[in-house]
Amino acid sequence: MRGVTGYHHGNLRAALVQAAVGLGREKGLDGIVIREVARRTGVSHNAAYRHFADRDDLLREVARVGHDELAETMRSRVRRVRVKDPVERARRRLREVGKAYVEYALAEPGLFAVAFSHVSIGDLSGPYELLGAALDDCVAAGYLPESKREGAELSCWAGVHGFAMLYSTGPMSDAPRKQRDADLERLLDRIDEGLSG
Amino acid sequence: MRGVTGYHHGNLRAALVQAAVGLGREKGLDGIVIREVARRTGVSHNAAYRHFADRDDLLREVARVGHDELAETMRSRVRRVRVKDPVERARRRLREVGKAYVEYALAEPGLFAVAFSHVSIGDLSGPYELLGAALDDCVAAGYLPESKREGAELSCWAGVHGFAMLYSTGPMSDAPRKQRDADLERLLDRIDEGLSG
DNA sequence: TGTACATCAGTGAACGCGCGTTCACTGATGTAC
DNA sequence: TGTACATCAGTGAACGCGCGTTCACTGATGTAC
Repeated sequence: MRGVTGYHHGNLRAALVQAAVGLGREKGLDGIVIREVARRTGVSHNAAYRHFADRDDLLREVARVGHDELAETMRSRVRRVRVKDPVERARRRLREVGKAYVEYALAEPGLFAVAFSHVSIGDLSGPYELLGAALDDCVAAGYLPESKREGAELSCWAGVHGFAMLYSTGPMSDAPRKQRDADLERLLDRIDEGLSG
Repeated sequence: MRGVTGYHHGNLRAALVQAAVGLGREKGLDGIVIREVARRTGVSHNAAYRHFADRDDLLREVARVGHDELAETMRSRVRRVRVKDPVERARRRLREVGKAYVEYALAEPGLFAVAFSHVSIGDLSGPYELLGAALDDCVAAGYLPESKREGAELSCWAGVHGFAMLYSTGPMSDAPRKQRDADLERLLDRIDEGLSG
């Protein structure tokens, strides 16, 4: 990486994405506007068009950062589970995948929203596959019956996604933290019970 | 209601809300802009300020329409369930509440989004109480144990809300209808199983 | 080693758009006398 | 019954804002000779 001053920036594309991500964190999807991104990068607003076809193109890059951060939050929580019993371990790991999802959505509501706008399932391969792997482990451990494995991603995903929406920007957003945590534990209990044979 | 032509409209407030609702259905939250609402009502754009303090004020009115339609969709589906056995009836009715929620969100994604923006739990009393009543019936019928009744609204709500978001505007929005229906049935199965003793 | 030149990353000005909101105003209505 | 007047629902023009995108341009860089 070259110097950051002078006529040629040296790494403008990356710098623009970084600024856009910052705006996303602070103001969400609508807050990511090319002109402000350029302003924060200290560059004229049309310089961005050397690196991105249009605003949507930049947005896609920001979304990717969101997907990566979400996946990393999941991995980090799953990694922490160290339980001997295979059944308990599989259940706990699945639970932590769910907690990570909600944790990230609540910690980064703006980026989370970007990560889920104009995005199809294929763009979410990281997080989706982590969830799939956790479910596979539940099957391998004998907790989740094969017959319920198909489409199990979606029931789990729907639950935590809905929870995240309701409590981050939605109608439950001013519930006290304590209640929110209790509600999440209950939701994860129900999901866990719904999966068992 | 007086004539709709001439200098004095006669029922402008209602007409503006109606136009705003129409815009909401077609273009969602961001599509509801005062100037277009006025245009569609055939009135100058500042006439709206005789009836609404500002855009947010109008939006609140549109949200109310969304809540009412959602509640009515639920009531209509619940009413149709006529089963003798109290346990089966309670379970089926809860299931229909969930289906109605998803049905409405998918049929009216724009209004649904408005209904859930800048809104707190208190504004959703209609739909929320219908869900609560369905859960109460499950307890009365002996299907849902008392010990799981507390906060049960939220696990159910999270599930169907998440499903609705993923499949209406979210990353699952181009899943074929058939798969979507199957996924919804599976989700409702898991919720049902999660509630049972 | 020196230099002409191609390349392309940046700039500055401008276009066209549409919004929310406010201002001073005018037209229609109904009512007190 | 007739009319002056208060009331308030509408109008039209304007302000200020900020955006995405395009245009013709200039500055820096590296490389072929």
